[in-house]
Amino acid sequence: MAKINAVTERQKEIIDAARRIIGSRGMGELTIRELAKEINLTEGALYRHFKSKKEIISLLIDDIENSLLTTIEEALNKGQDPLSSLHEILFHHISYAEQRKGLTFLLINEVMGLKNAHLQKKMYSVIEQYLKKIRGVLAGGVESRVFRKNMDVALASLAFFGLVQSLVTFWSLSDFKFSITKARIEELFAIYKEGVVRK
Amino acid sequence: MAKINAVTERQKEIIDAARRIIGSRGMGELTIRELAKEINLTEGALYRHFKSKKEIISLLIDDIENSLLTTIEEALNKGQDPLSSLHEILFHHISYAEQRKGLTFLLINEVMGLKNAHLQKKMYSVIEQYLKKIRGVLAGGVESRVFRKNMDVALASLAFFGLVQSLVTFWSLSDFKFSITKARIEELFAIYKEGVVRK
DNA sequence: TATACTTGTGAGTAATCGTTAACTTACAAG
DNA sequence: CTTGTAAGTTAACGATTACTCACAAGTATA
Repeated sequence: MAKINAVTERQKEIIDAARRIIGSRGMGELTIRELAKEINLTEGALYRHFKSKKEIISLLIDDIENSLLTTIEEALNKGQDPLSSLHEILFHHISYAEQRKGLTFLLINEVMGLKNAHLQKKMYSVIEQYLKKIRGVLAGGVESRVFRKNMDVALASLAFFGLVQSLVTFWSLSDFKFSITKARIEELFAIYKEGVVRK
Repeated sequence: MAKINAVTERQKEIIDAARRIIGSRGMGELTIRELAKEINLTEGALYRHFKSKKEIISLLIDDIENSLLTTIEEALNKGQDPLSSLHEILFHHISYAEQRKGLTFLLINEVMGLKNAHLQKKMYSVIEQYLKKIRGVLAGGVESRVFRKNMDVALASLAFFGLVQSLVTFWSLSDFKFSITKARIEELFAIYKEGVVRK
C-alpha cells in the first residue's frame, strides 16, 4: 500500500509546536491562535496545512503511534529474553514519558473527553498495539517457562501499562517535582516481576 | 475545627448533575449552560450557589475525596489481614470506578490538563491520601512478614493504583464495551500479588 | 514571458464560553 | 406594614473559540 498522506515539513513543525504547547502549558492552551503564534504564522496559514483542529490531534496520535511504538520496539530488540525485554521496555517507556512530560496520557484523556468516535478508535488502536507487543513478550515468557503458565497475559500487559501510567500521573500532578531515578524504576519492575507477596 | 463551608442541598444537586454530564457526555460537555439545563435552572441562578466553574471542579474533587476514601476505608475494614485488605480494596475500587464510569480518572486528567496550581494540589492530595492508605496496608504486611521485606511500599502503592487506572482507561477508551468480571479482577490481583515470574 | 500552483496575510465570521447586571418573587422576622 | 434575604429570571457582557475568504507574493512550469 502506497503512502496516501505524506507528512510535509510544515506539518511536522506544527505538531512539534503542538507538543511543545501541551507539554509546557497543557491541553487547554492548545488553540489555533497559540499554535500559530508558536511558529510565527497566521491562523489562516495553518489551515493551508490541515483542515481542522481534529486533524492536528489525529496527527499527534500518529506521532505517538510512531514514536512510542518505535521506542518500545527498540527496547524489545535490545532484550535478550522475555524478562530483560520487559525490563528494557519499562525503562524506555518511562524515559519516553519523562521527556514528553506525560503528553501521551494527556492526549489519551483529551480524546476521551472529546467523545469523538474516530479519534477515540484511533487512540484505542495505539494502546492496543502497545499492549499487543507486551502480550507478545509475556506469551513468549510463558512458553519458555520464565513466566507463570496460568497467567492472563492480556491483564498482565494492562498491569504493565499501569506501572507507567500511574507513575506519570503522580509525577505530573506533583508538577514534576520529584525525579524518577533508575533505582525507582528498578523497584517498580521488581514489583511487577516478583509481586508483593513473600516467597 | 468547625465546618467552614457546609455543602448545601442545591450544591449537592449541582455536583450530582455535573457527575451525570461528565459520565455520559464527557468533561468537554461540562459547561455552565449544560449544567443549568440539566437541573432546570438558569445560568445566573447557578452562580447563587458557587462563585466560579473552578469551584464546581473543586467541589467535585471534594466529592471524590469523600466517596473514594470512604469506599476504600470500608474495604480496608472488611479485610482480615493485609493481603485480604488489598483484595477487598481492589474489588471495591474497581466497582466504584465502574459505577462512576471512570469519573475519578477523567477528573484527574482534566486537572492535569488545566495546569491550575490550586486544583492540581488538591487532586494530588486526594491521591496521596489514597496511596497512604495502601502504603499502610503494605507496611503492615511487611511487618507481619506476609509481604516482601525489602519492598518499596511507596512504589508498590503506586503500582496498585496503576492496576485500576490502566484498567479503567482502557475500558473507557473502548467505550465501556467489555465488562469487568470478577474473574478478571481476581487475575489482576494475582498479578499484583504473585508477579509475573514463575516461582 | 505568461500561467498556474503554493503558501502566506489580514480581516472577518458565527458560535460558544464563563460571568455579571438589573430586576422579580417568595417568604420570614420584627 | 416594613424591611431584609435567598433564590430565581432575563438579557446581555467581553473574550475566545475554530474556521473562512479575498487577496497578494513567490515559485515552478509551459
